[in-house]
Amino acid sequence: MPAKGGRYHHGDLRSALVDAAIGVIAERGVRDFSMAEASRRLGVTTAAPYRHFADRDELLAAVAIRALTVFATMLSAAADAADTPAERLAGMAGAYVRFAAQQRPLFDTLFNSGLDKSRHPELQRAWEPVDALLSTAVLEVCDGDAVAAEALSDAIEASAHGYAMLLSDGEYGHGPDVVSVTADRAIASARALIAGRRALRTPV
Amino acid sequence: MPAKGGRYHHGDLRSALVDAAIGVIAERGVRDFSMAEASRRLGVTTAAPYRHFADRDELLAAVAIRALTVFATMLSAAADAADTPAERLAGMAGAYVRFAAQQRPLFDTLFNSGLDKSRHPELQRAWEPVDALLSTAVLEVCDGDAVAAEALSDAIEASAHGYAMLLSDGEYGHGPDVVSVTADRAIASARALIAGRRALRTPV
DNA sequence: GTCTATATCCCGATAGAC
DNA sequence: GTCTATCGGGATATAGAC
Repeated sequence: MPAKGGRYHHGDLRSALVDAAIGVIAERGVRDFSMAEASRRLGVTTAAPYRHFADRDELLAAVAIRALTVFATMLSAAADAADTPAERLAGMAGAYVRFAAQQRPLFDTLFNSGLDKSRHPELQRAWEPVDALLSTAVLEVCDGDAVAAEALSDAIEASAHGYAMLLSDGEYGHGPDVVSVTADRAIASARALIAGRRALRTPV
Repeated sequence: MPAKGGRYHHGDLRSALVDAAIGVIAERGVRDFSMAEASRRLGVTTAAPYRHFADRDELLAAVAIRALTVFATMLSAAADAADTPAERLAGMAGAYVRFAAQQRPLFDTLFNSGLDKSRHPELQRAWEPVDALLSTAVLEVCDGDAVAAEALSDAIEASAHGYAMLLSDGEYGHGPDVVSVTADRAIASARALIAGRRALRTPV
């Protein structure tokens, strides 16, 4: 990081821009993120970013890619902390919610930026580790039944995503323990979905 | 509705603006909605809307209020079509998803506009019918246990919301039957959540 | 690889005439 | 209640100098 009058000589402006973008998103939200503001924070011209990113969306995609490495790390840690397949899934649901709360700008970039995944192949590839974590965990629970696994995977993902979104939207308020309460509820819901599906024998 | 060169003389510009706004949102998304564009579509000046709405957010809030009447109608119809409390809840989960798919601009205005509910008391009041539908249905299932009811209510809402958001984001693709499949999955998840909670006796 | 400068565009909101 | 006109602000993106 350069001092006041400092310049970026090497390729580190690229990664500095990603950092700055995260800061801007944290303070103004993804939808109000702008290249110009990110540039201003680094003390470079609004033209500088265009040497490293074709346009605004490409910078956002770079932020999203960084977000996915953090997301995957949190999910993976939660999975490792449990010892049964079902508890691994439940733990990941909790981690999903905590990620949304603790890494709000990253979560928003992933899910509220309006980024078109299909237009950014690198971003699409960056999802693979996350997808893999979830699908292997769910396959264990379903004993290899791929059809049931997909439905259960979607169910737990949707539940965790819903809790995360509503929490992030302030629907549950902003108290000090809202995050852990919501994470616990996501965990409980994951358990209930697993148990409930067994009880109902509902493959869909 | 006026003819080409027509003017709005009465108070009907207000409701015409709401209609136009929905059109703009449908085509450009909530985040790219602008007063100016809505005005243009009606053939009025960009200054005209400010006689009826203090600012952009107030127009969006008016759209949100209209959205809630449609939302409540769909939820209510789904609830009436079922005959057990549990099935009423499941049906509402399905309606939640169908609302997101069939009324995309309205759904986006409610959940992706960045509108601050607490700043618009009328909007807050407009939520009450929807909240009432959900909470009475869930209380029936929980036999009056208010604590369990709140947790179950949040669980089903989060699940339906997650399905709706991910569907709306194109996460499930855009085939012709994606909507009904996703709605069915939301219904199945609601059933599983109810059954699973009973099996696990998880009040949280 | 960054800077200066600029072209272009769009938006929100207001003032005052009619 | 709408119009004309306009102020002020911010954004994306490009051209050319260094």
